[in-house]
Amino acid sequence: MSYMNRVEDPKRNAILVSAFTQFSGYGFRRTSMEDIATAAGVSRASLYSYFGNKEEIFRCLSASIHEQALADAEAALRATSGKPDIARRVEGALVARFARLQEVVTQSPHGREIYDEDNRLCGDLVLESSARFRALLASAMRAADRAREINLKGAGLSAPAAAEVIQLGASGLKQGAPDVATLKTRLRRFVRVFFAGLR
Amino acid sequence: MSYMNRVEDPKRNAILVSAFTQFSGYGFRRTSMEDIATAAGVSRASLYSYFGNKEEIFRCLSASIHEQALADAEAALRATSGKPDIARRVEGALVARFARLQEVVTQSPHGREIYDEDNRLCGDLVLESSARFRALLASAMRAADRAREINLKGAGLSAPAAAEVIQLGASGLKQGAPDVATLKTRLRRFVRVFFAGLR
DNA sequence: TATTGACAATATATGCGTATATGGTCAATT
DNA sequence: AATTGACCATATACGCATATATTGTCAATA
Repeated sequence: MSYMNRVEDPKRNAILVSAFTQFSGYGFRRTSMEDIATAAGVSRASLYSYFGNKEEIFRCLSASIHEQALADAEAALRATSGKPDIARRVEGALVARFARLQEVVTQSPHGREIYDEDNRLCGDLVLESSARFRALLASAMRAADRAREINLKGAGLSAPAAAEVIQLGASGLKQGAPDVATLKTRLRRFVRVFFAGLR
Repeated sequence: MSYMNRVEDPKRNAILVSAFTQFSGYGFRRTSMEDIATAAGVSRASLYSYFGNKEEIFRCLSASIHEQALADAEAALRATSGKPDIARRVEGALVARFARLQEVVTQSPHGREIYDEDNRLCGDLVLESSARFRALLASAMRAADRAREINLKGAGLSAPAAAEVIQLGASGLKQGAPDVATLKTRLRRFVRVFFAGLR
């Protein structure tokens, strides 16, 4: 049954896209299955061929967004074109992880709740995504340390500790950012100085 | 009239102390003037000799806490005993500004709302305090730059830009901190590396 | 003169019935 | 096999009335 279809199912994806616009515009509560179905151009009943219920749509949407952000972040950390140094790669990962989401949050009324770690429906997904991102960062820091790109020992930091400070510090830079450009500027400044301190 | 008494008025202060315990324990809405009066050992009516109304108590409480934190932060930035370098002084300021408040937030159910910048009652005070703290940081950074303790130009940063990144980055370190000790550790790591990058 | 009990106006909580909206299911249809 | 209209149970929105709680004021008091 479609329920088990692979992620690339175009119809299932169309539903998620419609759900995203509705949820981010009106929030979970104020969005009805009818709204999602209409936006996706299908009947309400057929939504249940692809998802178990409304909450599952929300969770799958949240999971899908986080997966995309994580994949982009991982790609940034692995990037080789232009031979970016560790600071550039981490900056790219932070942009992938934070700047993208920030855009949704600042430009849609209820975009925030999709990424809210206190949200009953997807809080666990947000936390898991956050933990995985930190692990990616830690791994990249460890590799850079081995490659002598940075000197963790000299700074008295373990790779996980450095990753934690980078992730949380970068997260704080979102506060009060009027637009994505501002956030990117802050991220660049933060990363530049921080990695200069890890030489 | 007492209404205009100076801040040191012990009775007025006792009311603020009681209000703090009640507000941080039950929140503004669920705290009644009766609760505050009882906790302060006075009649409800006499509260109105010291404050115009319930909202004013809340605002004065918020303002008082922020003033204290700012005063402590400023003292840390001016500290001379032990000849602390700029990194140590900033670390002290961040602890004064964030770690103190964090303790209240983590240990009381509704402590957060007193520092919530989205709070209708005190949001303006929180933002103002935040701006003043950033100004203090910027001033200290500027002074350290002139004294050649740090090299802002080399990092491509203005003093306000550096202060912004420090304040917001440090603020992010609060996330998910189970206790104040954890936050302090993160702050120390952050400040150490960041200022090493400003050499 | 600082403090307070008592008072009036307002705000909040609760219950109830009804109308509407929504979620989830399933047999019928294409 | 995918899709859907129709169905039912539940949830939410609304109006309204009543009871209780709370706020802010003021004249009386100690």
